[in-house]
Amino acid sequence: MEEREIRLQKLKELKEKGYNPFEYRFDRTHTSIEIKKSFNELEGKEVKVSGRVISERFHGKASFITIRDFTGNLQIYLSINNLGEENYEFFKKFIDTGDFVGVTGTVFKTHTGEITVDAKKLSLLTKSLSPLPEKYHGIKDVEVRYRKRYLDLIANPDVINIFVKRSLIIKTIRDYLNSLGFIEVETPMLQSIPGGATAKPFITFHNALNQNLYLRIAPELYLKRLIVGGFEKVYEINRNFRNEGISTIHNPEFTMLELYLAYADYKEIMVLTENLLSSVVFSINNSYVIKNGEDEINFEPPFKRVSFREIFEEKTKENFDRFRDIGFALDFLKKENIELTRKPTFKNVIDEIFKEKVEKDFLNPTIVYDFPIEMSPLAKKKRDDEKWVERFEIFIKGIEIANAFSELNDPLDQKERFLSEVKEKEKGDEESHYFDSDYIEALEYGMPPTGGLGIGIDRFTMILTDKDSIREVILFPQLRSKEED
RNA sequence: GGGCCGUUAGCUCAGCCGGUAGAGCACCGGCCUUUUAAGCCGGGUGUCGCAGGUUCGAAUCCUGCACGGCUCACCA
Repeated sequence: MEEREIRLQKLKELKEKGYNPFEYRFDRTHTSIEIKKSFNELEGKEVKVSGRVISERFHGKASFITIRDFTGNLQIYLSINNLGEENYEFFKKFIDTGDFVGVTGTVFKTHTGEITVDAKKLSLLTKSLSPLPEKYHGIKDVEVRYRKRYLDLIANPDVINIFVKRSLIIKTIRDYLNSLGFIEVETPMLQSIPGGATAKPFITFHNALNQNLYLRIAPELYLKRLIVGGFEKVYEINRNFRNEGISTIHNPEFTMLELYLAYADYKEIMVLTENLLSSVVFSINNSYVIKNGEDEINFEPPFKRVSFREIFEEKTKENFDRFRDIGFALDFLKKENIELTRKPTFKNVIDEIFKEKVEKDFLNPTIVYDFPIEMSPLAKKKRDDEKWVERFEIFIKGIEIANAFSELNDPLDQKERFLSEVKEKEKGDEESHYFDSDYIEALEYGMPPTGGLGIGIDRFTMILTDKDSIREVILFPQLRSKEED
């Protein structure tokens, strides 16, 4: 007989005997960790604890079981003397690993020194019908781990810590920004024009409105509308959706922090960003230096700063302006064995070379500032050079973590940039920015000078939890659906 | 989308120069009142990812497909 059927049989018998295998509540007095931390005060006292039975060790007329609650494991001692014959037989007959139980008993320490609850009463709170994964090796099959994250969490307790840490990271960011007077807002996920980034959107349809809507690729244009409306410090931490490839650093839905600060330029945002990142790291990690694989990453501010042009020329050993000659640029690609699958435009070539020759080398947080205007349709031109914009990105361990700029607030300039993006789109560049006339209109009412910032929360969490795949820091990462039988 | 690798019991895995499936844990039965990957005795519970092909015979060889991982491409 299959294990599940055996348990179904027990379930039936329990019901016949008048027990409820799916109880309504249990009033526990302590969690596992509280029992252990307060052992000195609790020794000999009666407590009520509850949790999932994760292992059982039978010794005839006495047994040990280990239960687990969210705070950790706790050993329970069950002896026929203290539990009574009836309750002990009930335990032996009906309690399986995986079940949730409530225990009343006194706290003591075993011969081997383990803090344990000596049970006077044990009751079943929830019957588990499916057997637990193996207790020693856990679940290693990553497909099962992601599809059935609940099993991963049960079998691999360390996984809980990743997500507790993720929660703490986000909380710390919120606390930091709130303390500076930032207001958290929520802007539309469903947008009629997907803007604020260059990416392919998901398209959906609203029946009542009888129109297409797009899942947002960024909240940027809405947050800047709020700056027009009078907000001076706003942020949003929420999901973006991009209909693009999946990889160890890309999930179709991912979490982004975007913030906007009125009257600031990108230099001020630079300082804000390095203070934010480094103080989050310090408060989570108790040190600016974190271990990451074989490497150590040092978040102590100030971060290294290097201009796009400077690092580009250093790595390519060529004058940047020569790449404006597309012939030269393509020769360079050929010489360096870099494949370009996109259209051979200045923007794409530069982007490709940056990715191949520059980006991958950064380990410690590095600020790359002043980008070519062609790559940045929403950023303000440099005050002394129209070919460049006031924008910076922060790279950590070869991964882009942050992107920021002095926000373009000249509606006429913004209109021109949109128009040139539209031209690219008409030429077949699917990732070009959409034209958003309502946003232009908003800018025409006047947006004060503003600095903006985006931080990829998942990627930042990867760095802080020492994980190489974004799927390890997203509870339910996107996988292809499996045909159900 | 390309390349490489993987998919066998509930879990972790072995078996793969073709001969009809195995271990540990889990589970079931028995013994055991301080164990903790408890122990001792007994028990194998399976659509070998799916579909074809080759063969007397396929978990094993071949082809296709599905799902996953890594990687390249794409892309914040």
